[in-house]
Amino acid sequence: MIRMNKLTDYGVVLLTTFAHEPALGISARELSVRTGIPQPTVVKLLKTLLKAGLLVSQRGTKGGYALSRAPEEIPVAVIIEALEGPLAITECSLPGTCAHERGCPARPNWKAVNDVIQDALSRLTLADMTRPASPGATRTGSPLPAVDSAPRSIAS
Amino acid sequence: MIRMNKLTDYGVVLLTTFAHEPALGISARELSVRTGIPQPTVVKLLKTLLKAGLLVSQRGTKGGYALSRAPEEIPVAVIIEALEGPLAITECSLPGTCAHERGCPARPNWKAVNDVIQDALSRLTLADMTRPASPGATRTGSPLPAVDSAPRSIAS
DNA sequence: GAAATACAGTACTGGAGAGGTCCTAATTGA
DNA sequence: TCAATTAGGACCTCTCCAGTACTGTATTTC
Repeated sequence: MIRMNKLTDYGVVLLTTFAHEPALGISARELSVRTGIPQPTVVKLLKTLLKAGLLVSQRGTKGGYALSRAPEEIPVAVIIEALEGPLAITECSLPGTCAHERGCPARPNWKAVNDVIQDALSRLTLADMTRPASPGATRTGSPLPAVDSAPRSIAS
Repeated sequence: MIRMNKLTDYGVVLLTTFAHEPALGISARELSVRTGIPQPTVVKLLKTLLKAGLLVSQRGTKGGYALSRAPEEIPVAVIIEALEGPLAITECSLPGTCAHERGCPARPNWKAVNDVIQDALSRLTLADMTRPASPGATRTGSPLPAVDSAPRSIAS
């Protein structure tokens, strides 16, 4: 499957928790309680997200974490890249990593697929992820094409 | 990263080799020679693709494998699903696999992202993957958005 | 019919990396 | 000063991918 790490999934869950709670200063322990994710894992994820600039932190007794920007300003693509590195469906996107480059005619089209995914994830924001159920309402209109009809106008 | 297995990448390379050579009966050994992929791995992949119905096989001295359908009839989504299982960007697409379902508001939107990817991969066919460089020409018009600035001569 | 060739199926192994833990500073409020 | 919390590592463990090996079955050729 094209799957992402469980940690990335957890990371999104954490960020959506922040998005629901705009107040500054949620501690790692409280996040663990709310999400059910083990605290050491929460701590690890928060450090990663902090380093990526998605969170701000406050040390000390009343310390904690909070979003560095509004949820509307954080694309899902940025979140995933922060947690997993560059978005790529296959490794041969980077030159030299594929031993079969010589006879591989599939490469440019893999890149095309990558771009579609990148585009979809760039237009979906954390705010969209926190909305309960309707995938239609987003800030820029309709960032995700209606799936039932052919969304062949994914302008980039 | 959102990445797929190396074996899936290999599988696509094998299938594109078939697509270039419509003649029936390419042996595993010959495929190994042509693609540079180790023969045992080739054999393993061919068995998987055969079981998925993407290939037909012929035993015996002059035996070998061939595509069961025309390359235009094989969506990339089917290939990937054959090699890796159901297309899903995260595991919680299947109910019961996520321990945090209760407090996870991100789920419906993950599904939306999944659908976009699924859709993109469903409209790209094996025939499209075999085309040398221009991602514009496809059988149903323009299934993938023009990656106009993309094919900057990755040929090696 | 026998031998050679190639597919069919299963089981096994090594290694990389994800997932998770632990420990020791540094910082802040009471 | 003490407790609570983040900062930043090093480290461990276990899963699963990737590759290998072996035995059996089918088909062609001589």
